[in-house]
Amino acid sequence: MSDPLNEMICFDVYAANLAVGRLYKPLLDELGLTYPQYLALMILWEKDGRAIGEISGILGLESSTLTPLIKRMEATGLVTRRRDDKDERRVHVFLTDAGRKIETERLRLTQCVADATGLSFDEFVQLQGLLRKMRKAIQK
Amino acid sequence: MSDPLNEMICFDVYAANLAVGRLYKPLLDELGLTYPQYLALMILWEKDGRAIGEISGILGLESSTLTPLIKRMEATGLVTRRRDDKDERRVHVFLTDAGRKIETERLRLTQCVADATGLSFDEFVQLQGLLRKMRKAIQK
DNA sequence: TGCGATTATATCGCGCACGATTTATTTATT
DNA sequence: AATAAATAAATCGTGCGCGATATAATCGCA
Repeated sequence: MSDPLNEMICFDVYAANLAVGRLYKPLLDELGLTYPQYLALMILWEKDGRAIGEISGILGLESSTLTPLIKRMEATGLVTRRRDDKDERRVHVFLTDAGRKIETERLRLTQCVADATGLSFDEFVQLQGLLRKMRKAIQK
Repeated sequence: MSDPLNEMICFDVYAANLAVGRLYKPLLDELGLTYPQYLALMILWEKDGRAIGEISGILGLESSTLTPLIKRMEATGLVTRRRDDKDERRVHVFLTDAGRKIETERLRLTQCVADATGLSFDEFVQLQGLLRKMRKAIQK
């Protein structure tokens, strides 16, 4: 592989992530959410009542990151936490009505972001494919 | 654009960035560097003595992020800071011998990362192109 | 049954990353 | 020349993200 190009993939991914984060920020501010909190909510919309460990596995975050994040969302009234009856080591996270309600904003956000990326549908799919392939390879 | 696919570009970029960061971490730990510090060093290897504002523009970070980062690198002896003689609002950052020396590890890191991504050269270039296009569009 | 190993979550300290604000300096206007 | 506006860094408070560590519950196996 050519050297200078190669060198910079770290920067491209890094900068792209910051850019996407900045794109979401003003939209999420209105909802009182942060970017990782929004990701966690998406996971819960798909399937409510997941344990911390499940969310951790999907987002690829440690419990040391997720526990405080979920507690902040509990403090703002979006979710509740409850110990598993069978295995009390586990903590399940449940959406409140307020947490479920935010899903109605989802399409609007999606639309804003899709527009701002400036990518065609094909490019979009291609980018996702490459990112996923790379991520899988790294997690070897 | 299709909805569920669309929705998740934020997550793909986010997760890919975390994955790349984790990939670099053990390599950078040996050098006593963090990931953003390494990016800042790369900028300085290319051209030494840049002002905070220049680095800020290239990496897309605020002075509130860069000032402490550079100060930590000064504390570990990799760079020095000096006010501009002509315009004393500016602060220039200069590599020390120790900071320059680390560049000798660059190829090794590059090689490790390139291998771990599991992408062909063509895919690599394609991914960079898409990420850059997206970033430019977002920064509209 | 007992007890060491494993598992799930939580806690702590550090380093980003940001917006809002502050300070110091330079430039523009009158 | 006086002062207003703009600019460059720095400071402050909040929320990730991590490794190391702690705590508690469960499991495995003799």
